[in-house]
Amino acid sequence: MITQVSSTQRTLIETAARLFHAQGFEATGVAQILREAGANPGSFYHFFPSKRALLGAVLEWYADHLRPIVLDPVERAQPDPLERIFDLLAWYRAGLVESGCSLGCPIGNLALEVSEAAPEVRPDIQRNFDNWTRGVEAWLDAGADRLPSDCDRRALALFVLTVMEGGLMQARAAASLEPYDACVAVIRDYFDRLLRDRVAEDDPSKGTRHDR
Amino acid sequence: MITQVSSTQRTLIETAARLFHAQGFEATGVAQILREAGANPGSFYHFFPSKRALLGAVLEWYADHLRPIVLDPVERAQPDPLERIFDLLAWYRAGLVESGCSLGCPIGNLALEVSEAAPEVRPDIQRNFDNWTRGVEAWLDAGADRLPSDCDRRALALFVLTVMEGGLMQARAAASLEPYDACVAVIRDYFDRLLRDRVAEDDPSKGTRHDR
DNA sequence: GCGGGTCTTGAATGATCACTCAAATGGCGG
DNA sequence: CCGCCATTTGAGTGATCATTCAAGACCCGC
Repeated sequence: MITQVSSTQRTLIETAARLFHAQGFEATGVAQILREAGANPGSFYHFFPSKRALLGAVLEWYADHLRPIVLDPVERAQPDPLERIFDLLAWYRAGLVESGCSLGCPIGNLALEVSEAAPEVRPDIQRNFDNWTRGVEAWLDAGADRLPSDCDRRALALFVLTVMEGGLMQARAAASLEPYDACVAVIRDYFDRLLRDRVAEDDPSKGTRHDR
Repeated sequence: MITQVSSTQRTLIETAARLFHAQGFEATGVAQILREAGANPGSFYHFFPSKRALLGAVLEWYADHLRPIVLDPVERAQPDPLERIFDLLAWYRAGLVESGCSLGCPIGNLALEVSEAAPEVRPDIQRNFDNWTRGVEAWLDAGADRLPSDCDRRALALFVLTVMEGGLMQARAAASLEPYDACVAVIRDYFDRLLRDRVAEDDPSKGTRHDR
């Protein structure tokens, strides 16, 4: 090697992130990570005390990159805060298309796999979900004047994440975009109804009933 | 042993189902299954050519038991077809409570874990989801006269499954029922709006606007 | 140009992995 | 009572698992 321009540690984290995403945590051996990262066991254990510690670093890496890689581009491309939600759903759809419906959300995959096997990283998973949810909730807050005034925006943000994760899961199981698209269409319909009811709320002559 | 009343094969499947659910497929060793099932490797490989074949049998077992264990009891307990959906969501919530938010849907867990690692069982996952979705869709059909007439009931059934799976995932990640409950509250609100709009559709004097 | 810390090398560790197989067992029809 | 076949037994297979460690390479201040 002439110059060591990129740190071995970073390469290990990014290689592991890719492999964990594609194969899962348990199914990925340390040897494979080392091979694909071009590192040796000694280097690995110089930086990380264990494979699980590497998983923690990977989850930290995701938490650090959610905003610059995902949220910021969506915000730059879409001025309408509520429409950003559907752009975000479209962003994950593109990942589904690119991988032939075989890759979902890396955090979601790990969330189900390691919640029992490696409970010490559960807080890292939670932090990733929290970042995501808070990003969406901020968009909902920015569009709050178009939503029903009694709308629970935190619950709605959790709901958007739920629909995305569940939709990705079903698309992978079906090896088809259809379930994902169907779910996005339904949540779009829900938002349409919310917006319509806010209009009626502001102008009662438009007349949607509110029973409670 | 005095009498061999239950078949070894069935015990292996049910033990594996339990362990796969709690720990995941990759994290569960054949040796552990054998230990907890009280069987020997020779017996195992007499019935199953491989660990993956056992996974296939487990998924078949789930497909066979969805109706008698889950759908039938809900249908017996709840006459209102639309309300059955929320009873079903409550049934999964009870599993979450019982396990301290650590166990989700066994099919969902496997769906994310094995879609890459064991693609040959993906159709079995899909069949489980299809059974579930068709059950819910049948309930929606039975309550179709209370839903908007242009309602896509298959998409809505997929959506219900999606919300459940995503809600379970988030509850496990947060180690709390709050995300699940929040998501159920939102989908309840959606159904309320659908029902209200059908009422307005049948009696236009109640006045919900329909823009398109 | 030398000492000292950071990082890399890669062979070696015991444990566990999924899996094999030959021999023993048990029940059942003839 | 025998022979047959499904099932069980459990020691043993090589491969791979995560991890260790002693030794060497590199870089930087002095």
